Amino acid sequence: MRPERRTVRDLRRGNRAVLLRALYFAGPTSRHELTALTGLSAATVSNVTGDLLADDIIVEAGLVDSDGGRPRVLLRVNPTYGFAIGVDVGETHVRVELFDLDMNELAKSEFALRPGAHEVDVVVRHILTGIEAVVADSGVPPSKVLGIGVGVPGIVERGPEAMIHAQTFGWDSVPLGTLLRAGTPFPLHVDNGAKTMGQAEMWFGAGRGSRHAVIALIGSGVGASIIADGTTYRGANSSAGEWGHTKIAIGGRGCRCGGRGCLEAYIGAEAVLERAGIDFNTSTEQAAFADLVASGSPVIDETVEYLGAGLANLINLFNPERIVVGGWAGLLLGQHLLTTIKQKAAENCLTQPFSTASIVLGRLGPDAVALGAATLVVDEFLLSTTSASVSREPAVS
Amino acid sequence: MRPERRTVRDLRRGNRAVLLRALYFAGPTSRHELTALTGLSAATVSNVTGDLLADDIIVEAGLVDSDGGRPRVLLRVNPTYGFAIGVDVGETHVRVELFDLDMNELAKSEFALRPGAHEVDVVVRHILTGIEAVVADSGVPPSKVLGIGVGVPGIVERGPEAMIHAQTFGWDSVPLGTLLRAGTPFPLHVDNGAKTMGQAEMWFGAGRGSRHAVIALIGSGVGASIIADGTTYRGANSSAGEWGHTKIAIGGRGCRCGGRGCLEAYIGAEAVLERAGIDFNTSTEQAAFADLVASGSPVIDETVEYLGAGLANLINLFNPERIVVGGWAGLLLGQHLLTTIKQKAAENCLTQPFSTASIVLGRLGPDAVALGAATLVVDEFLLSTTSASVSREPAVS
DNA sequence: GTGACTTTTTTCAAGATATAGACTATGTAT
DNA sequence: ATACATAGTCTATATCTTGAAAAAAGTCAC
Repeated sequence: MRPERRTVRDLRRGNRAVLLRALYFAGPTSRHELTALTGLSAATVSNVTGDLLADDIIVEAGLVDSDGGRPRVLLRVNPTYGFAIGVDVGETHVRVELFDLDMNELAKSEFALRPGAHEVDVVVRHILTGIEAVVADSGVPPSKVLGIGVGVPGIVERGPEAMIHAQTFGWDSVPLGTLLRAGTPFPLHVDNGAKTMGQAEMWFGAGRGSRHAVIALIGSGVGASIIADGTTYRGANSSAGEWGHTKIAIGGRGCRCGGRGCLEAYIGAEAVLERAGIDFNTSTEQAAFADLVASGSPVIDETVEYLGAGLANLINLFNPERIVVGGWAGLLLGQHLLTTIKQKAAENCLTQPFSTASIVLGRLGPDAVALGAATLVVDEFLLSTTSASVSREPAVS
Repeated sequence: MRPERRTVRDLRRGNRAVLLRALYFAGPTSRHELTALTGLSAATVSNVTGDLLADDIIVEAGLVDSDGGRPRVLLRVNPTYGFAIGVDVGETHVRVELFDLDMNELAKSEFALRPGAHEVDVVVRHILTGIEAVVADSGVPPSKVLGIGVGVPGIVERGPEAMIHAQTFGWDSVPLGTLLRAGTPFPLHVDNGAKTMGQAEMWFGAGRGSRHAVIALIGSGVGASIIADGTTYRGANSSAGEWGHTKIAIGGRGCRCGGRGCLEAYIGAEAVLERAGIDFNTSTEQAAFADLVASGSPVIDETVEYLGAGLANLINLFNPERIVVGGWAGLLLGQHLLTTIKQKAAENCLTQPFSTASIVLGRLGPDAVALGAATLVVDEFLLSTTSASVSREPAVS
């Protein structure tokens, strides 16, 4: 069925990946501790770390004094072994950022988009220009760029084409992968923005330490990223997690997707503002929503009711240990009303799964899409580093 | 992080499992074909099959003539190497069945439960009596019983206690694993009945061949089994897939779980009959429901509307390649109204994920819970057969 | 029948791996 | 200085998978 490990050489590759990943997430660690973290024997840890040191993928990071014994040598991933570029394609902007492996931002390039106008060629040009700009600005040699991660709205098909379907964004079957690959030599990973943001929260934010989680993202629209057993769940065609258009009311309010009764039509910021009868445009949306939340309007009460039910549905279906509420609107709601949200979720959820799930706010703010996109590159790096050159095989989406 | 493979010996164990699983699901297969199916080299296939033959886990199954060449020897899993017992704990009965590895039913034992009365000690006694009965009836030596799988209503916590929480069944925190282990020496696996039935449909029914699927079960109550990448998704505490109590209408109809607006309150057979104002008791429920479906009542139209929306929510969230509609009420609805159900699902679903999901009816009928429970045992068997004795390590739930 | 040919399966030597346990390195304590 | 403690490395060993060669078990033409 699934290939898994076969030869004795895959064994090494796997153990190398396990060790590198442990080192990446645990930070500076001695060889001795690594035996416990990885389950490998001391001899193997010594061997594998030897390889990784020779490849300059990890470096020594000082000593730890001991009370009577040889001091431990700390090891860590070499933050400048390679660099990852993250791209955030949003409603109002294209943002390109370059990070080292510690996820320090070394350069940034941003382009505004006219609201409602996301011509494909314009976005592609911005992305490519941005990539060149951040590489130039940071002074990172192109050979050390491990790859590019791109977070976009809508559904992203897996595969080298990275076909994108985004109704509300006005993109229908756009082969973004093909378009970008024509303009840049770097390995490319394209994914839905909610999923990249979810991975950012899992790695560096409120999701840390959990293996089963859902990151709920509430902005103008509504999405979710589902983490099953530590990895982003994608389903058969990578569209899993389309929470915003699940039905919460049969024949209910109309949604911008064309359907009726979608959750997004009740808790998406755009829909909430419309329901409250507030005029706004894209540039004033966040401020208007913030005012509305602070005002204690009954529309917000209703929004919280629906949000609680929507979260309860996620808990019933996915049984996560943690729900992270993020997105700019989600953070605004949560900062004021988290207790009420939890209460409404409890009322609409089975007691057993609710009792084992904690609901928390996102920690990374609403702009972590690019960071998350860059983690796609790092994830691939941690999974398969051969000792050969940096960019060895053409990455696929 | 996760342990995975380590030593060179685990490699063999893994390849052995891969090969055995391929053989189990592909049926009689030659060594040559197995190289393609498993990706292993001919030499390794020869080695591993040699081991398995020596252990009597697989057997030769005839020759295939060739046109000019050595004929292929077919291999298959030895159906009488071991036997699995499946138990179905339902609303109205406890059913115990014993299967060989080909899932031929060799013996069966059934006990009626008084509707609404599921005292724990009575159920436990029935299960244990049933186990002894099927072993005796089949003449299978106890040493060849690989284990027992039990499918029960409600949420089953993982772990040796197999703690069960089933509100509608009247069981609150029942340590069924502990209770059963006190009365039987066989390795035990306890799981939710919807999940065991889902696995049965995946292995032998309408789910075959798909890796991402949802089995929707509609009977008196409503449940689902989610198959993610070929295995049952359980979430953090094994309660994932509680579809029946997701909210489809805020502040809607009351549900027997105590909540309001649950999907089950709209499409569960019990709720549908109540809504139609039909009197029934447990023994007449299925007939009454069948009559109602055939009558073309507007209540059924409404039920189909909600069912379509519920399925659409599953497709949006999980992006399966296949949805299997099962359970006795689901099968009745589907036989008459599958086209309408699909149409309602399409109306309530994003087009992209809907277009890649097929909605089909279950093939195993409503009584496959015990079969599915027995597959839990076989699954474990395929995963880890040491060459030692049959029951080597205490299984855990 | 027999030799040539074909296809499947097994055998064998080679290369690679993880591990246990012996051993070395590098400290502190007295 | 010496004893002790802890971290890390080295060595011998038992496995493993694999490619290539060899063997096995047929068919086919004559």
